[in-house]
Amino acid sequence: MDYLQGLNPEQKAAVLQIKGPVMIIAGAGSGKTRVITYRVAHLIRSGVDSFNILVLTFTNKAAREMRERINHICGPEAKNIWMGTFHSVFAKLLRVEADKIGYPSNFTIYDTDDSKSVLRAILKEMNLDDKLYAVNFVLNRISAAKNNLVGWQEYQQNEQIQSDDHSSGRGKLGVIYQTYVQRCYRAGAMDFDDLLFKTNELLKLHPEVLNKYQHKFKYLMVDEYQDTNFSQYLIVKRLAAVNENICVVGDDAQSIYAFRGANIQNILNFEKDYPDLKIFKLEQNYRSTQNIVNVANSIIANNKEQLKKNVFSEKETGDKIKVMRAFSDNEEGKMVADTIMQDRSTHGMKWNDFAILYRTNAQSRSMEEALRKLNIPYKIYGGLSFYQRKEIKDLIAYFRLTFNPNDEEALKRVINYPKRGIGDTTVDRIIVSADKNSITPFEVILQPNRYIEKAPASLSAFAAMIQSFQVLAKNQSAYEAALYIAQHSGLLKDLYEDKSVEGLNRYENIQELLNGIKEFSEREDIEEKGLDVFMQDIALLTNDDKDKNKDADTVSLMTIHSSKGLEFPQVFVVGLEENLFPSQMSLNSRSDLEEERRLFYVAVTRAERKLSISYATSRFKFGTLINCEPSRFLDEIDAKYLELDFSAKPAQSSFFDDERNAWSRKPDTKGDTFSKPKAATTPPPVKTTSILAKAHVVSKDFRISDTSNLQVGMQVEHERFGFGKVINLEGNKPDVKATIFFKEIGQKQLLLKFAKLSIINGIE
DNA sequence: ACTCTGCCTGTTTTT
DNA sequence: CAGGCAGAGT
Repeated sequence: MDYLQGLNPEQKAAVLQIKGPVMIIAGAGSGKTRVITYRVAHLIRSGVDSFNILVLTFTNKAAREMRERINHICGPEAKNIWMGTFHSVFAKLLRVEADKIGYPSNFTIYDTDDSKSVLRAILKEMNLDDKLYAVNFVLNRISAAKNNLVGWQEYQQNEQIQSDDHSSGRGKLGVIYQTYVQRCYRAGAMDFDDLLFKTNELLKLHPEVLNKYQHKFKYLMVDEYQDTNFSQYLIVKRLAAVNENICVVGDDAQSIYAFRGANIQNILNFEKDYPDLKIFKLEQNYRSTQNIVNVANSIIANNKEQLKKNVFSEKETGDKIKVMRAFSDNEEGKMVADTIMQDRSTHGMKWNDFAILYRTNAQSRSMEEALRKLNIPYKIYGGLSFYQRKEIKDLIAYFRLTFNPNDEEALKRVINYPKRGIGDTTVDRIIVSADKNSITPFEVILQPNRYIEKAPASLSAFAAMIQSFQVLAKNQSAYEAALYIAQHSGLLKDLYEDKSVEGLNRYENIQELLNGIKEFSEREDIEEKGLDVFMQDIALLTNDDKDKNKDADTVSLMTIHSSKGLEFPQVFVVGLEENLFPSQMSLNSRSDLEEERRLFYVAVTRAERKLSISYATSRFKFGTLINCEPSRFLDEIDAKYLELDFSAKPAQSSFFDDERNAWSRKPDTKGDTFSKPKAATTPPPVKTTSILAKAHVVSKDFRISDTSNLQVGMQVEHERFGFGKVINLEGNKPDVKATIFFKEIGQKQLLLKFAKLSIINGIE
C-alpha cells in the first residue's frame, strides 16, 4: 500500500472509500489526477476485477496517462480497464450492440464538418433562407436537443420548443432535425452527439443490454464531472443504478463547457440522486504559489453560483502577477516572446516551462510570429487537427467508403476527387434518384443506367473500384490495404504531381498517415489489425493523440479550453480585453459571463510559479484594426497581487497617476496620442484594381464571327482581351483550341466553341 | 465538366 | 484575413 504514502488525509480518505456513491470536489492543483489514479489502483489491490471498472475521462490523453500510471502500480491488469472519453468508450460499446438499434457495427462517425455538410444539403433542398437558418445555428440547435435527449419526435411535439421556433420564424427546425436524423441513419452514420444519444436509447430500450453493462461495470469513475451534459449524466446514472459504486470527481469552479451542453447542475445536484453520498473536498493546492492561488480566488469570488470551498497553497508567496500592456496584438506577442527569451536565460529555464494561453485560436498567429522572429521553438496544441486536413480527410473518406459504402458524406467527398468526370449535375441526379427510390446513393451507382439519365461510364468504374477496395481490405493488413487504396484511387498520384509547397506538404502528410497505419499494423498488443479497426475511432482522435515527439523542448501555445488539466512553471494569459475575454457572446447573460470568469480561473491556475497577464489596446479583427478596452476581469483582481508593466510606453508615465486603475481608464480619456493607435486613423486601404477593371472596350463594329474557318495569323478581337493574333490552332471538330496572342494581355488559349471572337481580317 | 474571380460573411471555446 | 459560394468564362 505504499501508494498511499504521500497523500494528505483527505486525499487518502477519498482513495480508500471504494464502496457506494462518492463525490470528490477537487480544487485546482489539488492532486486530483493522483487521487483518481490511486483510487483505481486501490480498487484493483482490494480485489476488484479490473474488467469491472469503467473510468470516464475528459480527453483520450488523460486516459492514456492514467492507464500508464496504474500500470506502474498494478501491472498489466491496467489493460483490462475500460477507460477513455465518453465518446470513445460508448462508440466502442455501440459497435458491439449496434444491431439492436438498427445500425451496422461499422457505422461511420460524422465529424462536425460532415454534419454541417449534411445540413447544408438539406437546407438547400428545402429552399430555406440561409440567414435565418444558418448552418451553425441549426446544428447547435439539434446538438442541444440531442444532448438533452430530445429526439426529433419530441422536438416536434413539444409545445414550448415549437412556439419558440415559430416566434423566431424558424418553424421548420423540427422538420430539418427529422430529415437530418434520417439522412444520418440512411448513411449508417452517427454524429458526436449520437454516440451519447444512441447509447441512452440502447440502454433505455434494451433492459437486457443495460443489465449486462450494469454488471460489467461494477465500479464507475467520472473525471471532470462538472463538464458532463444531461445525456452523459443519464448514461452514468443508468449504469450505476444497480451497484451504486459511482465516484465523480470535479470542480464546479472549472466548469467551462456549458456551450456544448455541459450542465453544472450535474455536480451541484449530485447529492440529490445519492442521499448517502460521501463527499470529499480537496482544498490544498500543490501546484501554484500563494500569490497565484490568491489571485485565482479573488477572481472566482465574483461568481455567485458555486460550491463553498477554500483553496489554499502552502508554497512560497512567489512573485507578483505581472500585467503587461501592449498597443497592438503584434506588440503583445513581442513582449511575451521577449520575456520568455529573457527569463529563460536568467533563470535557466527550458522552453518547455512556458505556456501561452489565449481565448480564441485566431490569437495564436501574432504569438507565433513573434516567437518565430526570435527563433523560439513552439508547438500549437489544438487548432486544426491532423485528421482535419483536407488531404487526410480525402484518403480517410476512401477508407470510410470502403467499409461503409452508404456513407454519403464520404461519397460526395471523393466521387470526383481525383477528377474522373463526375460533376455536380451527376451527383445531384444520383442523390435525387436515391431519395426517390428509397435506396442509398451507392446502390444507384452500382446500377447507374437503371436509375439515372446520362450516367457517365466512369460511374461504374468508380463503383467497381470501391468494391475492389472492399475485397482487398478484408484480406490484407491495414497498411497494405491503405497503401493500395491511396495508390489506386489516384489520390497519391494527384498529390505527387502537385509540385507547389502546399502540394508537397500534403503529399508528406499522406505519407505520415500511411506510416501511422503501418505502425498500427505492426503493433503486437492488439489482435485485430485490419484497416477497419484502425478506422474505428479515428473521428474521435485529436492531434495530441498522435503526437510523436511530445518530449520536444518547445513553448506551448493553446486555447484556455485545451489547457484544462495541464500545468506549467510560467504561464502567459494574453488578450485580456473586453469583447475578447470575456467574449462578446457572453455579455448578455450572467451565467455566460460567469463561465468566462471560470475560464479565466482555469487559465490562471495553470501556472506553477510565474504568471503574466497581458492585453493590447488595439488588435486586428477580420483584417481591420480595432481599438480594445482592457477586460473587466483585470479590475476584479485585488491590486495588491499585481505588478504593472507598462514599459511598452515609457514616455507617458505621468498619465498613470492612479496606477491601480490605469487599465480601466477609457482609452481616450485624456486624448493621449497613445489611446488612439495611429494605424486606426490610416485611410482605408485602396481597393486593388484587378486586371479586368480596365478591360478592353470593344469596338463599335464588334460582332461575333463564325470561327470555323479561322486561320493561323488572322487578327481577331475579343470582348475582354482586346485585339490579338492567332498563333496556333490544335484539336479537331468542335473542340478546336486556338492560341492567341493578345496585345494587352499576352498569350491565351481559347476553345473556339466558347470564345466570342470577331475576326478583324486576314493577315496583317 | 471544370476553373477562376469577386463578393460575402463570420470569430468563442471542442468531443 | 480566409473559406465558401455563386456566376461567368473556358
